Amino acid sequence: MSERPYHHGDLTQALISHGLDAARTGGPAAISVRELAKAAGVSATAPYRHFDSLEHLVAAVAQQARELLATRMLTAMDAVDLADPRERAWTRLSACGRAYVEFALAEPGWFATAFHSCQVAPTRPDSPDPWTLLSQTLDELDQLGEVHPALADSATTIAWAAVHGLSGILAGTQPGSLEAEAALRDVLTGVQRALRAERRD
Amino acid sequence: MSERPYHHGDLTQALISHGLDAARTGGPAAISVRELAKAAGVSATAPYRHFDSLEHLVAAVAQQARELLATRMLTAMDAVDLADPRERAWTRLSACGRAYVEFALAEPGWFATAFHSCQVAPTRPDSPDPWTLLSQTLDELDQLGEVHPALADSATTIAWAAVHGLSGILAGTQPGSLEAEAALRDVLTGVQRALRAERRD
DNA sequence: GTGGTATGTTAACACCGTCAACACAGTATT
DNA sequence: AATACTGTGTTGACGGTGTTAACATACCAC
Repeated sequence: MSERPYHHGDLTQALISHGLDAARTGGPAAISVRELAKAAGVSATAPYRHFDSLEHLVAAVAQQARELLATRMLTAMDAVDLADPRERAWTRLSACGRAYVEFALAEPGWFATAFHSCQVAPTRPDSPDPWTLLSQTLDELDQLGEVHPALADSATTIAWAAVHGLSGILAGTQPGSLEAEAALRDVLTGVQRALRAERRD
Repeated sequence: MSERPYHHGDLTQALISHGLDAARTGGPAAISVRELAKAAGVSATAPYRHFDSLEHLVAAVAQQARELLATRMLTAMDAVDLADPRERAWTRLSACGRAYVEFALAEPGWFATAFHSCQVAPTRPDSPDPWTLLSQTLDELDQLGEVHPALADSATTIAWAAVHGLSGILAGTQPGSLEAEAALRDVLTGVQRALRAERRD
């Protein structure tokens, strides 16, 4: 029965994981240096060997929360299986936005943490990131000529703002809510109407 | 030289005002019961005669922050002076959204406080409120037949989500930033494209 | 082996939210 | 007018927090 060794092994990740646990129910404000240290079975000030301050710690938790969100967006997009490339691209965009909002509804604590100090620019450019994911999806549409030419550069901003804003508004509502689902559909069609090239078919 | 009387007079509003001062620079996290009490020249626990908890106190500050925002939106909308009713209504909508985003840029602390625990529903239905303001503006457009019929009920949600989301994304950026201005114009035109009835003129 | 470095520990400080008990002032009741 | 009551402010205390400084332990390189 090995006694716990003096050195933890991977305290950094352990603190972040327990931080995700705490933030899941209580949001970023529930992240506490001392509590995370206790959860990791370590003294109250040990985290300061891995993070400069509480703020840096929650920033690391926020980073991983964003990665969680990006993963869900990615799997939702990959589940789209349609033959027509145009239809497929639009559906992938909707799946992207839908996963975003549903994440905010199902995990409001994580969502609030992810964009707590809202510096959208990812600190780790190699890790999956919601913004670049959305941007890539819109590039697919743009290359198919589906995006209105005047909005090509701003499409990501428009779509992101709509989806992010709806998430913030609905955050805390129960996921099964009918009005939430209706609002989601409204915003998704609104984004489509805003972005699509005006072709008469 | 009258000594400070035993009773403050209007501690409730004094605490909220100092709370607005604190939140302006530090956001909702900067609001502290003890600090506000000290700022009001009163003992540390006196605020508890007026607010049940810190959370109730920041909720009151958030309420007034929302009223500040609503006031700016209102003055921006009232500054629109155009003859053509359709043009006027659309411009009022843009002014509404522009004031919203510019408030978030100019006063990120207040903005973060205003939507801290994002229950959009105003506790005081008689006070000016950003949501109803936007809703009324869209009603003007709808009565002119400018809003696409299929989106009449969801127009407020779409516009609100776009503007609110952009504000959250840009919050913290310096107000004069060119990219912020560009993003704002993009989103405003995107909202207009999403909402307007498709008439060919 | 020895020194250096990374990591973990203890003790302490200042601050915070909150409660209980008490003190003062104005207001209503008799 | 005297009294009781209610609203408001005060003091003191408790447990919790972030953070620093000084010290201890384990690993790693030479």
